[in-house]
Amino acid sequence: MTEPVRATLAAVAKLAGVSPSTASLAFNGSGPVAEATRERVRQAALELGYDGPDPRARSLRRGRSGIIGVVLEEALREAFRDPMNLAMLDGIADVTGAAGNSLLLLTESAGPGSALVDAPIDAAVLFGCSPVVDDKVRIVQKRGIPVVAIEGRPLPGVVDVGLDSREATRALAAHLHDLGHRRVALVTLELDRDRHRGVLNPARIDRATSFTALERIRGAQEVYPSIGGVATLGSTIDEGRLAGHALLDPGAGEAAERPTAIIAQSDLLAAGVIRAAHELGLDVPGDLSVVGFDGVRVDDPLVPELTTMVQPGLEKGRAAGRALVDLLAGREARSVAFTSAFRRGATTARAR
Amino acid sequence: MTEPVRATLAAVAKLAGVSPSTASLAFNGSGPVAEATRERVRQAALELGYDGPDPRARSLRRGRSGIIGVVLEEALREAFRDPMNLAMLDGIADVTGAAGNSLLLLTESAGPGSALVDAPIDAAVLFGCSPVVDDKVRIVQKRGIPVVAIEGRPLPGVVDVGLDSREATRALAAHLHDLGHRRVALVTLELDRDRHRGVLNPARIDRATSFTALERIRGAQEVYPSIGGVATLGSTIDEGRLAGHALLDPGAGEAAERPTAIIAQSDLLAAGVIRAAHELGLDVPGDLSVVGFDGVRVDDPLVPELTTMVQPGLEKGRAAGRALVDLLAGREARSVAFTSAFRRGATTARAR
DNA sequence: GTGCCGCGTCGAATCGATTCGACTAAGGTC
DNA sequence: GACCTTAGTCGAATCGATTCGACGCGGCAC
Repeated sequence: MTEPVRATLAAVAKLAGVSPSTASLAFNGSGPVAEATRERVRQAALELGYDGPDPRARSLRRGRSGIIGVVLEEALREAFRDPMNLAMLDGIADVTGAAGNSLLLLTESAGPGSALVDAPIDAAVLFGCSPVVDDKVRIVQKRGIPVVAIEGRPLPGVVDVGLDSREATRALAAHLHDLGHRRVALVTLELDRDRHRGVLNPARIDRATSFTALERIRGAQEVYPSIGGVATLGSTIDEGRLAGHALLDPGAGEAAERPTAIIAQSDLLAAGVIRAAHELGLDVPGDLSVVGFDGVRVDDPLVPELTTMVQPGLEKGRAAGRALVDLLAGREARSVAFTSAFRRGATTARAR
Repeated sequence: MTEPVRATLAAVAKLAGVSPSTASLAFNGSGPVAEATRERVRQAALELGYDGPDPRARSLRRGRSGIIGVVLEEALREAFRDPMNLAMLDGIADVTGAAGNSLLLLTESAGPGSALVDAPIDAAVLFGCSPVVDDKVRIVQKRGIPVVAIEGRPLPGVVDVGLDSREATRALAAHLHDLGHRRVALVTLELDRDRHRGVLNPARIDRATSFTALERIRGAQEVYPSIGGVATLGSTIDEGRLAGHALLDPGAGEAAERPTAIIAQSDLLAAGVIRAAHELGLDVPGDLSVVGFDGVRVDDPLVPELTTMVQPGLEKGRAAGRALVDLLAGREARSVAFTSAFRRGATTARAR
């Protein structure tokens, strides 16, 4: 198993009797090369088993690696359990893949070491990142690497692909208010990286770092200024179910205290809440109205079509991808904001 | 916005009044450097806004990029919809991430162009890849890049992380046979990249390229040599549902023709089949027994606990990760085969 | 016949760091 | 005091390709 010394372009050139420069031209066809020469180089390459330039060397010289970093804050399993994230990732892959780029998965934590700062990436896209990665982002930017954020806190020099989270949540809250609901509770996405569930209170909200969760809280507060609720660890049906139980089954609580409507910050959470309601013998929307967010298909026959805000996940991803491609090509890219569409499902009804 | 020429190590060295070599040593601490010198270099770096070596140059020199390619054949959205794939990916990320590697997503199609052959990867892991990528894998291997396959067809020089798909399916089939089932049908994973659903027949099976699907078919054939069924487009509940309808509701078919048991090649498919059965008014397991494969939690209250073979997805991923890390360190790595465990759920019963 | 043009090829610089061997000076040993 | 070691630093080669400017040569125009 002795490695027979991997062939280099120089070796091919020598065998073909041309200079390395010519061989290079012959290979990537970017210059005027006589057909005979090209053929000779091809032959030599074949003979030496050379199939294409070393990507490392090429990327040093060209200053491009063809790789875009996808920066996530969670473990992959969590980030990709949410179909909305998958849709966005897919949108990004669509556009950037067509432009010849691949995606590098980077899960950033706090702390000093970091794959982000010394990964050979040409650009980066942040997936709902909180401030813990800000300094690393700054380092990356200083390298001249364009950065696009999806629903990030506005950051200087970062192109943002946004969503009307706040206004959309306000609309949902207004819908509930119109239906006569006055005791309404929130079930939020994770607020920060503490990984703590818990009751929502002003102090907790102050410490929150997740931009999207905060925006959606604020939207709800515009209609219900003193709204409370619980924070979850992320967008899953299970978390929603736990939250649902926490809100609907408060031990010896009187029924009069129970919320008549719940604003869940994602459809998966909403589905979990509805399941919890079922388990407690509550009818949705008879006893409890529930709204979600996202507009993903929840694969659960017990969950009727949700009243929710439908957001264009794939399109958001594509927009991020376009921004990345534009920036890489030296073109301008502007932040864009997508809007979600209200969809009235079968999970909200007039308050009793 | 004029780029002030990104700082290089050489510039830092000059400012600090040392040679580039010393500066390099001072940075990655791999040689004897006087504390004073180190500090001077640090200061200079700070002054110039230099934060770490260019990953491209470093990777050329070192011959390592710290990147492992994850080769998938499907669009991301499809590959990651299956929780089993996510679990494996997570296992890989666990182990390789701890060793300082990141994962590059590569979706390979047939055809000449390919991100795989000129991505700066140190190693690659194949996710259930069919022969269409074989030639590209060979090119990559020739570069001296180690390759690990998860449930791949045995390929020379490729370390395999396998599963007892065939034997496990045989066990499931035997279980059904023991229960007295004689009319049994298969619902398979996708057989190849044709993207065609369809009735399973010998010709179709002959053309199939998906190793795992084939193995599981063969396992079933050991008990039911002439078993038929339908092929799906992949492991989703929806595909299972379609397949279920195709098998259980064959137009004006007599009930006597209907299978009394179905072997689904994944739990998601099984869940879909069960849902189809419900829709047709069939009781599971009363009228129909269904077995799955994988042992993932299906989040559907209508689907009881499945009779299935539980396979260790996360562990398989970790094993693949370990193999990659070992190979990168120049150590040996041997193929491993995992076994799945029979779990009797509530979806199989004695044939009427 | 001279001059100009352009195709095809080549040399050499460059991308930015790492690393090995060599060299210097200081400290320690007998 | 001669000799040896070792810490600290430096020069130069190297990784493998890309690219720019130059150059030779043949053809064409005048």
